[in-house]
Amino acid sequence: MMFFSIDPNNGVAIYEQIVRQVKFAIAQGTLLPGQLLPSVRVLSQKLAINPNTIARAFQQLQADGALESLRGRGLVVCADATEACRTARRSILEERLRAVITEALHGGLTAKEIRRLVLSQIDELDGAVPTVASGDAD
Amino acid sequence: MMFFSIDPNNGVAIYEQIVRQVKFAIAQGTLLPGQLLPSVRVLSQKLAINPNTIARAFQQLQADGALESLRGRGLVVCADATEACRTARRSILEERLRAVITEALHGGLTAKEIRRLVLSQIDELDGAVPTVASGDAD
Amino acid sequence: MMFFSIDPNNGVAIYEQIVRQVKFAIAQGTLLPGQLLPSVRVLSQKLAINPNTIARAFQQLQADGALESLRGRGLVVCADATEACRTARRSILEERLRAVITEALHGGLTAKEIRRLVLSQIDELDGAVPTVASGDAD
Amino acid sequence: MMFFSIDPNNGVAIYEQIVRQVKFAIAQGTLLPGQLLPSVRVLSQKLAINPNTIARAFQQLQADGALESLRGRGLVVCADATEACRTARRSILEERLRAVITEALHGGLTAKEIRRLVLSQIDELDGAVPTVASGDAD
DNA sequence: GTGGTCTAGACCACA
DNA sequence: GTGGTCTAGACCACA
Repeated sequence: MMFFSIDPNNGVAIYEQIVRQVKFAIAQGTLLPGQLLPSVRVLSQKLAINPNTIARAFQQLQADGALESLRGRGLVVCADATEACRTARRSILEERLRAVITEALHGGLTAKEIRRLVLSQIDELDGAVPTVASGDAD
Repeated sequence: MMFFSIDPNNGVAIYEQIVRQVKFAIAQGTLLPGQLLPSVRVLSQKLAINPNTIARAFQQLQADGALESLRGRGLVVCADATEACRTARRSILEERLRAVITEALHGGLTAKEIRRLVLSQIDELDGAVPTVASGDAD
Repeated sequence: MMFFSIDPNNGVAIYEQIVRQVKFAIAQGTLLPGQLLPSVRVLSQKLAINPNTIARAFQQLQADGALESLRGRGLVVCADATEACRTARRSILEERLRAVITEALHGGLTAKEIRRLVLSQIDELDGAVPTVASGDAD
Repeated sequence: MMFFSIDPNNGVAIYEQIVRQVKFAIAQGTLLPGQLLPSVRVLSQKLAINPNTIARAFQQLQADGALESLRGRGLVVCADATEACRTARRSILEERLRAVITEALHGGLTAKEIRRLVLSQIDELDGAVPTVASGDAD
């Protein structure tokens, strides 16, 4: 199973966090083309999040071409999703980074100060966060 | 005049964007203690944002001890706001950076890849963004 | 249900009256930690006050650490709010009493006269005012 | 000259504080019938308050029958004002006391607790506040 | 002119 | 259903 971590208070809407994390899981191969996703009900219970919210994320993922519905069976990763999600992942991260860095520069920090801040954050977080989620039970 | 750039669709509430940008301006000395802020009405017109939204940001800034009200005259930067806003700025940026980096690590990027991404973004953006707003239009 | 009495013309802002009365209710245990508050819409209708005004009071109460939001469900009393609200209640009342007594002394009344006035008012009002609101209508 | 103490943040409007304090001064004989009040300009400067606000208080005092205008000379205390202001003073104070005590009872304090609170406040404030203002220069 | 408060009504994410 | 945010427009005290 994939690895989800939802933070209800980080500004990003919950359904959007799910969308991104599914795309990221596809991008890194944790979810492979053709693979069946856990049902709305199961995921809802697992994440302690309302099923409507999960369903909305899944709709978005279908609209984005990452998932497709197999009638009666559920949602599977699209055949060509891996590459697309890699691209999506990169642009999502770039956009967010750009926003923070812009805000920092705009707020009077120098490039040097920002670099220092970022590098110390990366060091701090790397190792603390599992980089690949591998078969974490269901 | 101060430098504001509001994006109504970036997920952060407009009033919150204003709060942050005012704090950042105080942190970097663009707004000095005792200095009068542009009035709610003026700012409202300039940013094309409803006066109530501006007022809400200003109330928040008063609650946070960054601004104080001079009856009938307007709002001024508190005497001791500069240092507090520097601290606030740092923790706001750290928190946002932490979120993005965590998301990236979680999404399967290595610390090295993230580092590369960040450094290239900084290089790209630095120079393009004015670090101090000095008499920018109007 | 809690007991509210709002007077739109008593000088104190409506939202501030709500803030105080909620804190008082928490202080005296009419509202217990974890308990769900009546919704903005319900309270708005009950008190014949605009929902935004209620919402503003609730936001203030959250900022003050008395309430916290359960997404999509409503607002509940914080676990540690009771004691804090007791303290808040005392200082609110002390401040108001101080103001009246100062005004009275300033206006030429002696301490003795004020004492007499206060004691007779207390006697008069005590008994007329329910000290604990228990299931009052609706 | 009479003794004024204005607190811009005590909830009562400034002009209303002035109205009350003039009435109180008349009630206690600090201002006698026929006596000329300081001009708007003088008072404005003395209290560091905008002349409009003073003027508004004086209008109110005329409407209430406490002051009358002597064309070309200024405002004087009405002949029959002393007694009326005594009555007004008592009812103003009673009303404010009633409000605080009601709020306290409503908030779950017992009559006994309130009595204790009030008496300690009176003791604390009596002596600290000049009860009669006597010729405090111009 | 200034900010502070209130109403009325809309749209959004979430349960 | 829940709260959170935003717009539009009114009235008030004060300078």
